[in-house]
Amino acid sequence: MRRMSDNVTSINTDPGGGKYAQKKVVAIEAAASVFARKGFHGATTQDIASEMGIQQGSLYYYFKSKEQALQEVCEYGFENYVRRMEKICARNQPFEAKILAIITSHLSNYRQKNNAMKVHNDQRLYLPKERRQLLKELGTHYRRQLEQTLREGIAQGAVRADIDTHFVAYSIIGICNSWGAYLVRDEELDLYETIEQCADLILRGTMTNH
Amino acid sequence: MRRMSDNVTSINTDPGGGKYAQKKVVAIEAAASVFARKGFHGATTQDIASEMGIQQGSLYYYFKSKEQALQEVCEYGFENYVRRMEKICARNQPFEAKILAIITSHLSNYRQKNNAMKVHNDQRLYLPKERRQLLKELGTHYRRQLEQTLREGIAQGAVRADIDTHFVAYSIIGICNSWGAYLVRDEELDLYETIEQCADLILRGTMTNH
DNA sequence: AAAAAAATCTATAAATCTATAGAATTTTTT
DNA sequence: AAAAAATTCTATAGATTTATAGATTTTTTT
Repeated sequence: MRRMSDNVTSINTDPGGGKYAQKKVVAIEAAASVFARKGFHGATTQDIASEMGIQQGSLYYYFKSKEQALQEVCEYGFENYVRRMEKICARNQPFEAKILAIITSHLSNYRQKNNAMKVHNDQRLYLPKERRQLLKELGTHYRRQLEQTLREGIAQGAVRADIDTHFVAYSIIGICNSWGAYLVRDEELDLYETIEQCADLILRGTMTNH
Repeated sequence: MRRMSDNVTSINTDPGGGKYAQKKVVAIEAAASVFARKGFHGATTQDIASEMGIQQGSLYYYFKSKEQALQEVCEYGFENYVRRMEKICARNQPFEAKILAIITSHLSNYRQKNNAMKVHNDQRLYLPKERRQLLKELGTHYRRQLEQTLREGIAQGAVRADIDTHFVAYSIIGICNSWGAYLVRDEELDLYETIEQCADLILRGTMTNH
C-alpha cells in the first residue's frame, strides 16, 4: 500500500541498485520516449504506461503526477550533461581541445540519452517555475563554465579578444542543441562528423583568412 | 449559415481586403499567441477564442479544426520569411552582405511575427505529414538557397572552399532559430546587436587568425 | 510457511475538451 | 425597409484524460 516513492520517512531509501530504483529509471525513460515523440501535453499517462507494459493506473506508483514525470525526465536528461561539463572544464588543456570536448560531450549525450535531453530542451518551459528551479541553476552553471572557458581562451591568445563571451556561449549552446535535435531525429547522421563540423564552424567560421 | 471559410465554391473569394480575411488574420494571430505560449496540445480552443474576445464555438467559423489552425499559423509564420529570402538571394551582392541580409531577415522576422515563427519552429511536427507538405517544401527551398549562397561565396573566394555547404546551411539556420527564440522570449534583447554577433560568429568564428 | 511489504490491477469519479447544430444577432444587398 | 448573407452565440453530445481508492497478485522477510 505504501509506495517506495513516498520515501520521505522510509528507511529503505533504495539507492541506485534496488529494484524500485531500477524500474523507476525504466519509467523515466518510457516517459522520456513518449514526451519526446508527442510532447508533454500531447502525451497521455496511458501512452507512458503502455510503453512500460503496465496499466495506466499503475504508473502513479512511480510518479505522483504527469507533471512530476516531466520534471524528473528533464532533470535526468540534464544532470549527466552538466556533470560532464564540470570534468572537462577542470582539465588543464588548450582552448581548442576543450571546445572539442565540450561539443563532443554535448552531442554524444544526445545520442545516449537522446529522448530525455530532447524533452529537456523542448518541453521544460511547460513546467511551472517552482519545478524548474534546479534545471535553471544547472543551465546557468553550464553556461558560466562555457564563458569561463572562452575567457581562458582569450587569455591564452587562442581566442579573439573582441568576442562577446556571453553571446558566443549562448550561440555554441544553440548550435549544439539544433544539431542535437537532428541527431535524435535522424539515426543515420554520423555523430563524429557532426562534431567536427560544429567545432570547425565555431572555431574558424566560414570566411577565408587574409 | 454558410461560412466564408467554405470558400471552395464561393464567388466572393474575399482576398486580403475583405472583412472576413481581416478577422481571419486576427484569428491566426490569436492562435499563434496561444500556441506559442502553451504549445499546440496545451492550448485549448477556448484559450484562442478568449484571446479574440469571442465564444469558443464561434472559433469554428474561422478554422475547421484546431489542427487546421496550427497549420495556418505555421504557414503564416513561414511564408513571409521564405519570400524575403528569395529577394535577398536574387540580388547581386558580395557574400558577406548577403549573409548579413539573410541573418537580418531571419531575426527581424522573429521580432515582427514572433509568435507564428516560434510556433512553426516548435510545434509544426505535431501536424500530420499531409499537413506539413507545403511547410516542408518551403523549408527545403530556403535551405537550398542558403547553400547556393555559400557556393557562390566559395566561387568568389570569400568562403573557405573546404566547408560542407549543406552542414553550414543547417548550422546557420540553427543559430538563427536559437537566437530567434531568445528574441521572442526577451523583449529587451537588442535586435541589431544580436544580428551583428551572429554574423560575426558565422563569418569569422572564435579563433584568432594566424 | 506465514506474515509483511511491494508492485500491479481494476474500476471509476470528476474534470476537461473538441466539434456540431441550430438559434439569434448584426451587416450587407436589393 | 425587406430579404439575404455573414457573423456570433448558446447548448450540448461524445470522447478523453488525470488521478484516486481499494482489491489482488507477487516478492521479500521473518
